[in-house]
Amino acid sequence: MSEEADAVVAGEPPGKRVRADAQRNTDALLTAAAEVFAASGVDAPVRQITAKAGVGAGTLYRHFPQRSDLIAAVYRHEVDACADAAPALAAEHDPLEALTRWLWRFTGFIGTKHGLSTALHSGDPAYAGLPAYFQQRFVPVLRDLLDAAAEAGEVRADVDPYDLLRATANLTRPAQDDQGYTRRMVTLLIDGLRYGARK
Amino acid sequence: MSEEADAVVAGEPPGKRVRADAQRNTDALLTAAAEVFAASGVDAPVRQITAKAGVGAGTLYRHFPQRSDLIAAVYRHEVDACADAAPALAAEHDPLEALTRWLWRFTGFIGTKHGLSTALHSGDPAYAGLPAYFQQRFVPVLRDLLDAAAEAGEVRADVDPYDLLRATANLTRPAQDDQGYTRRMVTLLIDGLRYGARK
DNA sequence: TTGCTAAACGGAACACTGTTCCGTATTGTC
DNA sequence: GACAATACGGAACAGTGTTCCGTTTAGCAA
Repeated sequence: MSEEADAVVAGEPPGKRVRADAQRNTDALLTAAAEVFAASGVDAPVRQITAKAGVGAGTLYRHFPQRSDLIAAVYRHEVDACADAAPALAAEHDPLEALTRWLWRFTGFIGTKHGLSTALHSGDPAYAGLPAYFQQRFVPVLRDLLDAAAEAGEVRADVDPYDLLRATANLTRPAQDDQGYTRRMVTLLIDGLRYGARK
Repeated sequence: MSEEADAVVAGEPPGKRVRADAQRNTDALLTAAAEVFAASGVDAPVRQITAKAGVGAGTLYRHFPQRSDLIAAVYRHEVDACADAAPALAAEHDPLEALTRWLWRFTGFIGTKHGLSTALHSGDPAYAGLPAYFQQRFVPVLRDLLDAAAEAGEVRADVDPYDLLRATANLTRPAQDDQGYTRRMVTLLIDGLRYGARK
């Protein structure tokens, strides 16, 4: 799900192959937009994005007719990247460490979302499915991490993944520019989880 | 406090009299901006405001060098208007009715604040004093209304005005375009206040 | 390999912003 | 009524988002 290019409308059954240059440019735009959004927020000038992607304005508008399409695509892309990081962490570290590291990773994701929450509430239909997507991708991932840690006796077993997700996101918002603070708070949260574990 | 024009920086002890035309234009701009902001949000085009005020762009920028100055001035103006409405209501109606009507009036104030809350969190120093001003003007007003209603035995006496203010504002936000909903909810809130009153 | 066509490209051009500047008009005073 | 000082308005500038179309390229077939 996280692989393959995000097509404009994300679904064209007729086997029309996507041209290689089109694919390349879509990717370049997504990457460039992600960087620019992180640095300057989602209201950053379009030309800044096209310049960084080495692409003309026309190209951007062909792939993403509305600005909101680009934003939504970038968001999906980053949700995927963050969610997909979990299995690797779970394989490399013991359950508690994997959980901790993934939550840190998640705070990084949230921290780059300047102005996105505002855009999300703008009523633009392009964003309609985004919160659901967010939940749909992250909740199972976090549930797995939590279950593994609980099974290892590292944390309590009665924590709802969605609650923890929201709590972490809220913890991060006021201090998106202070890594240290966020880490301390997330660590505290995890210490809270450990309280009452059987180990 | 609600009278007299909001000077640019709101305080020039040296008795430099303000020219009558300047005063007139400042007022016209404030009125026009309030209408435009209510209709199109605080990001509405400047020319729309100057046109409605029958004024040139230069005039706007002389009185309000930063856009945020205009927004802040409009906001103060409306806070004043809303707060000043209370004494009249208290004189015309019995305490409970006055309280109810003023809260409705207050929801009207909140409902027109499209995008203002976003602007407020932008970190612009021009907005720094606004939340405090909000509280400073509204809390005493609401406290008086509550006290009067409590003294008449219409509502409980243990409600914090600031809490009620926040609750009402939060109640209103999700349905700024549905008068009916907001009124029902505010009425419910007031019924809650009445519960346990001595009458 | 070469030729051909549909697809995609890029950037100039357009429309619409916020903001500045300055010649002109108005106000208040002597 | 004359004259500074002040304020006015709108043209001009700079920086956006978006469209358009002549040019280039990828992919395919001979």
